[in-house]
Amino acid sequence: MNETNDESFAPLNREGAKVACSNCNLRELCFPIGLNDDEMARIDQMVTTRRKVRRKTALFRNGEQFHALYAIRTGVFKTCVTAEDGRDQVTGFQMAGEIVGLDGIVNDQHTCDAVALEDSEVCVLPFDRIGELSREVGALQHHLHRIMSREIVREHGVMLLLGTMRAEERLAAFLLNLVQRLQARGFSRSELVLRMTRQEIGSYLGLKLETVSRTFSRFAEDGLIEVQQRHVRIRDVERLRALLSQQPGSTF
Amino acid sequence: MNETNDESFAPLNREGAKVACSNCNLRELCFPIGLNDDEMARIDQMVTTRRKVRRKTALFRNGEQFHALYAIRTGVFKTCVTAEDGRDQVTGFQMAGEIVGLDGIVNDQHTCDAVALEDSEVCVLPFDRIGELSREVGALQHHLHRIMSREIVREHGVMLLLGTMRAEERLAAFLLNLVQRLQARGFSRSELVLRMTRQEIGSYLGLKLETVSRTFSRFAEDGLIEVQQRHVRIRDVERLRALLSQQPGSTF
DNA sequence: CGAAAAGTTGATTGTCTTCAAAACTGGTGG
DNA sequence: CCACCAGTTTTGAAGACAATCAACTTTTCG
Repeated sequence: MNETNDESFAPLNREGAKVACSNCNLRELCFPIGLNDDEMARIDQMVTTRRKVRRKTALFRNGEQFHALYAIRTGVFKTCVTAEDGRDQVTGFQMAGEIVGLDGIVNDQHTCDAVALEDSEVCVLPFDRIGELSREVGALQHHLHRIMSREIVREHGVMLLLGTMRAEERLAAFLLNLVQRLQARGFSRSELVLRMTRQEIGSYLGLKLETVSRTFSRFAEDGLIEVQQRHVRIRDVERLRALLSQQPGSTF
Repeated sequence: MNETNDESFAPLNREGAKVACSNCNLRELCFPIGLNDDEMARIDQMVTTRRKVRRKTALFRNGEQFHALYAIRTGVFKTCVTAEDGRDQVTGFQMAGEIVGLDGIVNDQHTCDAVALEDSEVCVLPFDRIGELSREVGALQHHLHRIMSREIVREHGVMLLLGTMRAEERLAAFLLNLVQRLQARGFSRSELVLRMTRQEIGSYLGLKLETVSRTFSRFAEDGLIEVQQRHVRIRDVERLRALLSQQPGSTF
């Protein structure tokens, strides 16, 4: 997009623009609120570098050494795990203000790939610095714990989806989750542009791409949404929500 | 089992036996290794209470206030989440040395139920004490991060299972994971007693209980395992493992 | 512009679910 | 001790949903 000479392999930040969390409009998403000036300054000091990631390139890959978490500034990522036999599963789609890389902590090694779905930019949060700083700033410590806990809870939700829902319910849940997060970032609550393919949506939802496509078409026929490729407009949120609260076998 | 007057509502520890992590044979599982005496003593001080949980009763439930993590000393638990419409999903089975309660951190409120599958006992780890102590003991801080990260990675594996595997593969993965964890605790690597029902296994694996039962029977017919109710004996680990590395459509 | 990638749609197949009945288990009380 | 009951498990037959296979269209991008 607005990229000039971008070398996606040279991670470190250029661009004279100050890397400062204190000025960042995403700071409510990345960091705890109510920090004093001193604490904020120390966080600014921790986050010294940014990194641009081109569409379809990886921020990190399975097997790579872990040394930092990443806060997404702009763009969208997918994370996906791969089994020995090659099948893979998209474990999430992440957008501005969200943190990726938590999987790498346990063994100092990433266990999934994080791939940009559009040209993106992240803030690099060196993990040893986070450790040091959170020992001194209690609010940061707790915030880190909350971020990890939130990820665990999110994954519980995905497990519920994968374990109990039918195709229509899965796609409805997916769309509703997506617009909800977009709305929280100031975008429309009814219109969205999907940054991922049918295949990727299917992988996330445990469905084949044909099923995703068919389900989109059915939703459109039923007047729930309008679909034109990756542009989706939600026409009836209520009925979309209603799809979620229906048991498979319930007849009332 | 060896329970006398047990009131499962009165959580706090009785039993004169000292609650001391420094003596606990699970300490390699719960806590980082290589702590000095002083650090170990402080951890002992943090873990002052134990709690017995009777079979089929909850350690905590969705919606309850969060204030502690729990390290399982003896017994087995299941954790499960429930959707608004009532369906639920078992998100994991936990055994000695494993930690439950991480879901509660993000909103100071538990978001799932933890239910004992047999009479069990846990160590209560008050979360504010963990926070304080991990600010002073770096190894503890890192250990906590690793535990949370490990849970995230484990859930990635479950998502892969739910999203991509067929019934036989799911059950094979489940059994292999179970014996592996039991073996790490000194039990047989071929014989195990399931503490959960077919229904609960099915909920965890995204299958109906009939499918679980049928798949057990098929494994038995094929000579992979012997099944008698909840007693399972693994007769051919290799072929069981081989089930996992087969793509659905692969013909070689 | 042309090739490759992504998406749609139809027909058919396969796997798991649903519904149903029967057998087994473990605990309770007569 | 045995009968009984609820909960659990097994097994069969039929049905539903998503996967697969295939053809075709549309879009994207070098």
